Amino acid sequence: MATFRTVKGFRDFFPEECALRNYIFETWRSVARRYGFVEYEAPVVESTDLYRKKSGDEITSQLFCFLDKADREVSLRPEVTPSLARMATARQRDFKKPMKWFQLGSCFRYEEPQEGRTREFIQFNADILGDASAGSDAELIALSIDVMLAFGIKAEDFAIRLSNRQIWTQYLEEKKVPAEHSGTFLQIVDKIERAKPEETATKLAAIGLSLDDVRAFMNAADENHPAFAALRADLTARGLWSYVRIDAGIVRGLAYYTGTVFEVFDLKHGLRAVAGGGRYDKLCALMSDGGVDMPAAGFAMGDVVLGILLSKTPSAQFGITEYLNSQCGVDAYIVIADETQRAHALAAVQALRCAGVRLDYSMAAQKVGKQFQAAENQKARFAIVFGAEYPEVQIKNLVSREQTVVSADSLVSTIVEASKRPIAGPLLA
RNA sequence: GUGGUCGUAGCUCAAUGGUAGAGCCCCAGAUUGUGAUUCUGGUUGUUGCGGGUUCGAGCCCCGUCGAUCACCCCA
Repeated sequence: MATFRTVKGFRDFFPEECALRNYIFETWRSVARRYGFVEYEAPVVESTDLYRKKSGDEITSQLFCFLDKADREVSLRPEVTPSLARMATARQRDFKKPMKWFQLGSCFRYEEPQEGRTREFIQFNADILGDASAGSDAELIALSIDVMLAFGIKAEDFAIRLSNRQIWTQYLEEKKVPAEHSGTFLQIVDKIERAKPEETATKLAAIGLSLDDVRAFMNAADENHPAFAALRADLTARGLWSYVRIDAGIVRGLAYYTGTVFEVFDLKHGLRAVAGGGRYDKLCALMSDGGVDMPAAGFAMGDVVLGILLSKTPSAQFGITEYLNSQCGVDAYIVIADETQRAHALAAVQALRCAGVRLDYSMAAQKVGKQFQAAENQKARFAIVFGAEYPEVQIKNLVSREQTVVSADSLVSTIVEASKRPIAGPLLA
């Protein structure tokens, strides 16, 4: 029994899990770059005040916060958007607009772990700063859809839930509800499907609203609502509007978003949202004390729920398998059949690796059978046998089982050439 | 932070309050220059941890840690 375990809510990444993580990273990166986003990174530790400023004091209960050795209040980042706002406002003049930035890295929240929720998770963030148009909202939603498709998750497996905070802002204005109640109201709307109707009605009555009226308004907000017109036209032109479902109940957390809000969610397993985001036009001004008033929108996708969805989605397996196969194993394995030839074999190991061949060998003396088994285990395409016949060496194609003899001098060129040829044997059906 | 369920070998799981087991995995040999199969042998453990009840606890009780589910929250 191991003396030490991972800290609650944290994960080990054993090789197979690490490969899956890297597959997710590479997919996120490649799609973001396809969309013209550039990668940035922010510190994992920030001043606790950075998060208080954005979300208020009660948030510290969900924060991995501590005092450093100089008694500064610092926190592991629970999200990256405040850091992005800090960075972007500090040097926004250095960048042409719109800024299309993405980032991926760990975030930390001190919560009770359960399915789809750990204390450390990895997020992919994509944000567009300096563009207030619906076109950038559409660009972000399109990116989130294409990320899902790139993972092999298909139209029948996921959808975009879309809403717009301004719908509710207008509603509250019409109903003459004071602005200070908007946060409370949005939290009620967020829970309207889960909470007991009587309790919801009581809470709404406290700010002068009725449940029936709110419900009726919610149901009336469909894709023809003017708040979605420009976004709808854009995504329709891309052929992506069919992924979108209007849901006025999507409000996304606190008083952070100002316009479009959306979530990516799965259709078959009832998981937590895979991704979420929206427009937050006032955040940069808030974070810079009014110094930089820059419109912005973005979304974040976590690796945990995504990983669960990938494992439950058959069509996503092909990409994972293909990536894993391309990453693990070696091209060739050197078998040292005669230990007196080890020095010559090591020279060849070095030469082949320098030539770009992925290659392994047994570092300790082993029986030939074991070495061939190791070659097989590492998915090597060729075994190269160094034995008594040196300076001749045998090359065995482990797929076709053909065996040829070459001189040690021509070994590197032979292997490099042979590696370029398609793999013999049965093709995939 | 609150509550339910659960913690036995690296993994999947057995064992009436009475000597801790099986399969898989891993390692070695059969096989001294060729991948499979098979066979043989081997390590598997302070039964999560700490107390308590009992002649005796993997089993019962309390605490604690962890996992999981629900709540809270989900920026």
